[in-house]
Amino acid sequence: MTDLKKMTRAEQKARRPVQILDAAFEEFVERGYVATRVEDIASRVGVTKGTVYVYFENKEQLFEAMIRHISGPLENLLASANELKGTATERLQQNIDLIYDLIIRDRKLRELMRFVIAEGTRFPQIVDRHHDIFIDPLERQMQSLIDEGVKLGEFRQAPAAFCDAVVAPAIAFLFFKLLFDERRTLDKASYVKAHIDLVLHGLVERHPG
Amino acid sequence: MTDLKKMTRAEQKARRPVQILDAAFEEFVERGYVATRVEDIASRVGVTKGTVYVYFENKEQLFEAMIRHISGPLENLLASANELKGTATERLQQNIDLIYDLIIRDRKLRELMRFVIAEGTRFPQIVDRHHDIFIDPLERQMQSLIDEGVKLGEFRQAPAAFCDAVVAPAIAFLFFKLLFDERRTLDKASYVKAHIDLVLHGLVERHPG
Amino acid sequence: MTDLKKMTRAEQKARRPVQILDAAFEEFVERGYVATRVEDIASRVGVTKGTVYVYFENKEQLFEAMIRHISGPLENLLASANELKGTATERLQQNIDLIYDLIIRDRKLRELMRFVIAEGTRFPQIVDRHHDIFIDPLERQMQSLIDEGVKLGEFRQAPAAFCDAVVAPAIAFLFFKLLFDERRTLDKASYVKAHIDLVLHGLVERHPG
Amino acid sequence: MTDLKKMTRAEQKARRPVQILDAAFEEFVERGYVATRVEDIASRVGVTKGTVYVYFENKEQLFEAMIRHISGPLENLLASANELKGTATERLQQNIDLIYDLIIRDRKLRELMRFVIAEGTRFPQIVDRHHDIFIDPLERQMQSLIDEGVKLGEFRQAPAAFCDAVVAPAIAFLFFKLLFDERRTLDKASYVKAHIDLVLHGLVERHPG
DNA sequence: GATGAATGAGCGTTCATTCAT
DNA sequence: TATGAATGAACGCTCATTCAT
Repeated sequence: MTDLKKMTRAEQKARRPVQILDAAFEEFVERGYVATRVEDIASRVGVTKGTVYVYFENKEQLFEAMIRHISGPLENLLASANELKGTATERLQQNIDLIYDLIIRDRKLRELMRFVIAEGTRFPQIVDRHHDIFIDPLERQMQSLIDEGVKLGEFRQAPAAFCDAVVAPAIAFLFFKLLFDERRTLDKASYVKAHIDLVLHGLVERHPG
Repeated sequence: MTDLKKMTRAEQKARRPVQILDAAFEEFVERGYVATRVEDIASRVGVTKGTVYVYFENKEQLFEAMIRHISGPLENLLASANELKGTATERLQQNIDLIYDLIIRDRKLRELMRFVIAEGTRFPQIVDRHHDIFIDPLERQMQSLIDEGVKLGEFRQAPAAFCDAVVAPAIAFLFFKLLFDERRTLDKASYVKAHIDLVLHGLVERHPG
Repeated sequence: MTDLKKMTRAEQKARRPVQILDAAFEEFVERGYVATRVEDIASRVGVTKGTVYVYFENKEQLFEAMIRHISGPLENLLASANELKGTATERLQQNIDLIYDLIIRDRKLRELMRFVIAEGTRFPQIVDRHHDIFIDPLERQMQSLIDEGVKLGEFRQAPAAFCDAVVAPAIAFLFFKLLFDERRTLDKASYVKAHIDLVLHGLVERHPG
Repeated sequence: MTDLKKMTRAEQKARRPVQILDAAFEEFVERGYVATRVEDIASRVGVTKGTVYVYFENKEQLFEAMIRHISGPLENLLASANELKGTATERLQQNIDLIYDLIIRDRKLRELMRFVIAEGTRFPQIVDRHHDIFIDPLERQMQSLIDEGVKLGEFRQAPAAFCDAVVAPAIAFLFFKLLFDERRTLDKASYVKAHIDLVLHGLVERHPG
């Protein structure tokens, strides 16, 4: 029992940095880098100012650590997409679905985007990082899906940058959610449906023959 | 010559507020609301701190005035699109082209988006304002273009929210430009081409007959 | 008619300094020297800041001029007391009455006292001035009245500083009025009656024989 | 010795608020509320600006706390007067003596009066507070002394508000001390003597028989 | 490790004062 | 004489950071 308690206490301590990073995330999201007070982060964890400085050099490095903390788990974000089965069309649909799920489920992913835009000037690394771990994989994956579809004869030969256009509605959706989430409701289902429908069929009437 | 000087003097005075608003725009873009110093705005204009307070109550109202200043001209942004000629397809293409031109030409439009994301919590009005003067008109216009195309038999009947998906790549483009503009190059031409191609034809191979 | 108007206009201008001094009095009373803004004084007159500086070197000298302006008329404050008729006792009573009338009627006299207390450290001259034009004459006059009464056999021989004690209730009344006027009501009639009664008879029961 | 040091350290901390309040008193007395700089209060204690804000919300609340700090001890000011012995006349004399002692000894009491006059508009509470803890008790006590004297047949039946007049010279003395203390000398002994003499005997010659 | 008192640089804001018109 | 735009010194207040405990 003593062991258990010690363990727990030790664990508690081991968790401190993570607790602080989580608290930092919430505060930085709410107020932005400059307006966030180290003290508010601390009291969210239930410790005092000084404690934050035990674990982090300063506010700047705390912010950067927080960015790494929330963006680390994103690295394998799209892993599940590799296991999709079915025709290229089916996999494309499923993949788009997965992306929306991800966007809706993962608040950290969304807020990371806010940081990129709001603090990108102050912390240029996060701009690149975000591109490398999210935007780029997203497009690569979509591109390879398209390529497969073309190879399989399901998709027509698409022009360069086509995958950008294919992915774009999801990215726009992410921004809408970021922007208007708490002020307007977004109908995910019909948005996704429209997206997939557009991607698959375009707008022009097909004239048989 | 006396006239010129008098003009210049009087004009100088009349221009002060606008000068300050322009300077404020640049500083707020660069550093965000909180980190921007009123003094820096002033010295960008070539005056001292106190002068800013001759024209604006405080930093907050200066920011809000700046938002109004840059978003006012946006109100007729999409007016030119109403004069498009040709088939629905042609007009759709031209309209998309116009949107990209706008996005590329109008830095203030782009940076407004940054403010919406970065300062939306602090200044909730700008979130709604931006939706009302940009997002909403954009979608309405696209929707009516689509409706016409459907009526003319050029476009197929599209599901609800389709216009969101049609517009989305342009919005994503805006964000990319905002995010990566100075760090990566975006190939506008091929992006637009892909966008239009997607919208018109979708991705699925058309099987004749 | 032109003359009249010109006169009037000229008079207006001649009055400017006085207008400003009157306005200054009100503002300084309301907020004290430091917290009063020159601009508020100006707008009370209906002119702008700069105009005040046409007539007065700076805020400090404006304040001093204002003090002179309101305390000048006080110099003959007690003149009327010299014309009192009747027995010493009657004149003493009348004099005390006059003092209370003065205190109640002359707001400037009262507020001058506030300046002396509130700004005496900043403007030491007004302390002396106030003593010289108000406190001192008040006591001298009372002393000479007492002396006459003694000489006439109406008053008993009083100890030194007796006149201080005789005058004191009126001075205390002034302070009460200054302090509590707008928050409590002071019953002047009974206060004066008690004052005169005290001065004439004291408190000890007189045992005949 | 370790104890001493520990004590000193801990005590130092506990004393900070009081040190600051005492320093604030001196500064506010010297310059008035508006002209006093928080930094001057701080350096009087030997700390920096920021430290003051560790203990007090802002300048306004510091001032109010200072008023409470100096006026709290005044609440039992007149307690000792309740233990006076002797005839009513003797007790009246002793009480008057006590009041002057109080006025002369207690600088804070005197300066509180200055705050009431100088800052009463800005801080209306202190006007009432001062009335409640000083003026009112003073008069009540004097009134009950007079009532006893009357009952005992030592004093004659006095008109209403008589106690005001009886107390007034002491209050006027307080103001004189406040006003002229450092510029003129007040002869307390003869002032008190005259006061008591006036109160007991009045001015009118007593005609035997 | 944790605390929180203390620091001090920094910024928003005010306002007396000046001066060109 | 009157204006009011502009100045700049000053001050209230905040907060990241330090350090003795």
